[in-house]
Amino acid sequence: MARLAGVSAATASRALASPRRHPVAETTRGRVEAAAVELGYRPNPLARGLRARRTSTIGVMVHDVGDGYFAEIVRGATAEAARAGFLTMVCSSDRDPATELRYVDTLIDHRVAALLFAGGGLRDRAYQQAIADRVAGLASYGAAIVALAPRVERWPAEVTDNRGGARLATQHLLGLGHRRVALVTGPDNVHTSRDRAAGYLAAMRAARLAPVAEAGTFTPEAGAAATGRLLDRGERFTALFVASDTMAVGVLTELRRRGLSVPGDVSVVGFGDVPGWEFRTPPLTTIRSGLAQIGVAGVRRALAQLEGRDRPPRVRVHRVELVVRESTRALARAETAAG
Amino acid sequence: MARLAGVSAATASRALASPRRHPVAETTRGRVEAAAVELGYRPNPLARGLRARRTSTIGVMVHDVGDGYFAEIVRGATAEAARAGFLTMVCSSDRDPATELRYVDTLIDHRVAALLFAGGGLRDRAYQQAIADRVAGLASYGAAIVALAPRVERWPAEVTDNRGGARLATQHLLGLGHRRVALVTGPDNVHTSRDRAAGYLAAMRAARLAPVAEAGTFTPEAGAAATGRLLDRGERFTALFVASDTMAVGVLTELRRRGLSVPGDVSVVGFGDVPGWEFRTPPLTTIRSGLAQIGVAGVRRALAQLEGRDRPPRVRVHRVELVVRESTRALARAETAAG
DNA sequence: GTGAAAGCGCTAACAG
DNA sequence: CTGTTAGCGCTTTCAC
Repeated sequence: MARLAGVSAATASRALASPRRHPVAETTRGRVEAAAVELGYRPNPLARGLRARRTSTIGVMVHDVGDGYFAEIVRGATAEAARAGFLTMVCSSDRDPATELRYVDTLIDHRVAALLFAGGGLRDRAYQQAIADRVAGLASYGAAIVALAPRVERWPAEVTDNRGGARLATQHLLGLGHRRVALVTGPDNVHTSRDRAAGYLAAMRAARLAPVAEAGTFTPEAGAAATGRLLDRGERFTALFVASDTMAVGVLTELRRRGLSVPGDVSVVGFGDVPGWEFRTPPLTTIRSGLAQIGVAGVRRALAQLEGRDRPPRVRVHRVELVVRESTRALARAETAAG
Repeated sequence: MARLAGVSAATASRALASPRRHPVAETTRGRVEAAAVELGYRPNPLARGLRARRTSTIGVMVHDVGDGYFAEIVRGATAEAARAGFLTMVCSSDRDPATELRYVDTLIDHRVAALLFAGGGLRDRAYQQAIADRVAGLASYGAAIVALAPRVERWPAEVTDNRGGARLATQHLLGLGHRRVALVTGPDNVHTSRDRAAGYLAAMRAARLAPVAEAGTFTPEAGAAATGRLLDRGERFTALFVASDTMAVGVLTELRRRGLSVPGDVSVVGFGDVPGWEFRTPPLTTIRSGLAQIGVAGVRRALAQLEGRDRPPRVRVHRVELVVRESTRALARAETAAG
C-alpha cells in the first residue's frame, strides 16, 4: 500500500487521518499523500469498520421506497450523507414489522453508524419491545438513532408538525365556508396518523362541528376504499381532509368514479406535498412539510450525535405551510347554510 | 463467542459453515449450534468480508429511486436478494455520470458481491472508459456484474425487449387506423431510448409512414416539453408512442393543457407499465415489461455468476406484452383517410 | 475430526 | 514525531 511507496508503516494512517489527531511532520505527510495519489489508494471501509466497531454507513428504514413521500426523505438523507462521506443503506419494510426487524438486525450486523426511522412507530407492545432490544444493540457500539416521524420511543427526532398541519388544513376548509368536513386518515396504530387526526379533531371541536372519519393505510388503494366507505355510509360532506398525499391519489380517483367533481362537489386537502401533483388534475391543495429537508436534518442530527455535539431539544418539529392549489373552493353563503 | 460456550476455537466456524466444506463431528456441531442460539450469535459481516475480500451485499445503481420504473426493479431485486441472505445497497445517480461513478467506487470499497446497473448505458467515450476501469476493480476480487438495461459493455444482462415492445406499441396504433403516429423518446445517448426508437421506426417504415419524433430525458417534465415542441412545430398527429410511462405522465398533462383530449384527439401508448396508472385518467395503454421480475432475474443472475454456474445466453431478453387500457381508440375510416 | 496460527487492512496504545 | 505491537472477528491453511 501507501506504506511501500512512502517508507513508513502505520504512520501513513496518521498522515491521512482527517481530523489530525496525531502530530506528523509536514514532509512526511507530503510523501504519504503523494504516494496515496500515485497508487490510487482507497482505505478499506471493512477493515476500518472492523477496528472501529462501526462503519461510515447510515441505514434508513422506510415503509415503502416507491412511495413519493419516503422517496423524498431518502433523497434528502442520501444527499446529505454523501456530503459527509457516508453511504446510505435504504431498507423498505413494506409495512411489515417482521421485515423491518430483520432489516434492522442486518444493519446492526453491518455496524451502521446511524439508523434513521423514516416511518412512524407502531402502537404495539411486542413491536416496541423488539425495537427496544435492537436499540440496545445499537447503543452498545455507539450508533446514533434518529426518528423522522413520531414514536413513543424517546429518541432524538426531526418531525413534521403533524398536528399543526392537520389543524391548518382543516381550518383552511372551514375558512372557505365548509361545515361538513370529513377526514380520511391513516391507520390508528401509527403515531403519525393519530397526530394528524388529533389536529383535525381540534379544529372541528373549536368550530363546534361534528367530526366524521374513516381510516386506511397510507396507500392510494386505502384512500379510495376509505372514501368509498364514507360515501356508502351516506355521509354528506362538502370537504375532505386526507392525511396523506399518497392516499389523496386514491381519494380523487374514487370521487371521480362516483361522479363527484373536485372541487365542484368536494374540496380536498392533502398532507405532505409529495412531488408529482403538478401532473395530476386537479393539482392538490396540501400541507407542505419539507420532506427532503427532514431527511437532511435527520442525517445532520445523527452526525451531531456521533460527534457528541447534539443539543436539545430532543424532538425538533419542522414547520409546515399550506399550499393552496386547485382542489379546494370557497362555498357560497347559501351552500354553507344548506350544509 | 460461541467458542466460549462450546469448548473449541475456530471449529465453530466450520460447524456453522452453510455448505459444509469441512468434516465436523455431529456431536460437536450440535454443541456449537446450541451455544450459538444460546448466545444469540450473529456472524460479523465486516470481519467475514475482510477475510473473504467480498461481502454479502449487492449494489444496485439506478437513475432515480423516486421514479416508479426503478422503484419496481429495486423492489424485485431487494426481495430476491434478501431471500438469498444478501443486503442491497441502492444508489441513485440522479442521472449524473459523476455521481454514478462516485457511488460505484464506494460500492467497490465496500466489496459488494455484485453490482446491478438498472439504468441504460451512456454512449459516451469518457464514461465508458471510467466504467471499464471500475469493472476491472470489481473483477479483481471476483464480484459479479449484471446489466438490467442495454449497454455497449458485454456484461451478462437481463433486459426488456425494448425494440420489440416499441414495435408492438406502434403496430397497435397503426392497427387502430392511425397514420400520423409521433414518437416521444428518451435521450439519444442512452441505449434504452435508441432501442425503443428503433422499434418505432421499424414499424413506421414497414407501414411506409413518415416518422416524427422528439426526445427528452425520462422525466414527466421532459415528456411535457417534448409534447409541447411537437405541437409548436405544427406536427399533426393522432397518436403518440411515448417511450416511457414516466414521461407519459407529463405528455398527458401537456396535451390536456393544450386542450387536446386523450383518446379523443390523440391516442397515447406508454412503455413500462409502471404501477400507479390505475389512479390516473385516462388509464394508460402501455407495454408491460415485468419490471420487478427483471430485478429478480438480475439478482439470480448475479448469484449464478458468483457460484460459477452462469449459463449462456449472455443477454437474456424478457418478453413484453401490450396492455390495452383507455388512452387509445380506433380511428373511424373517414378519420384515417383524412389523416 | 480438531486445534494452533496466520492474516484480511486498519488504527490505537505504547514505546522510543 | 515515528516505528513496533496488537487486535477488531472471521476463515483457512497446516499440523496433528
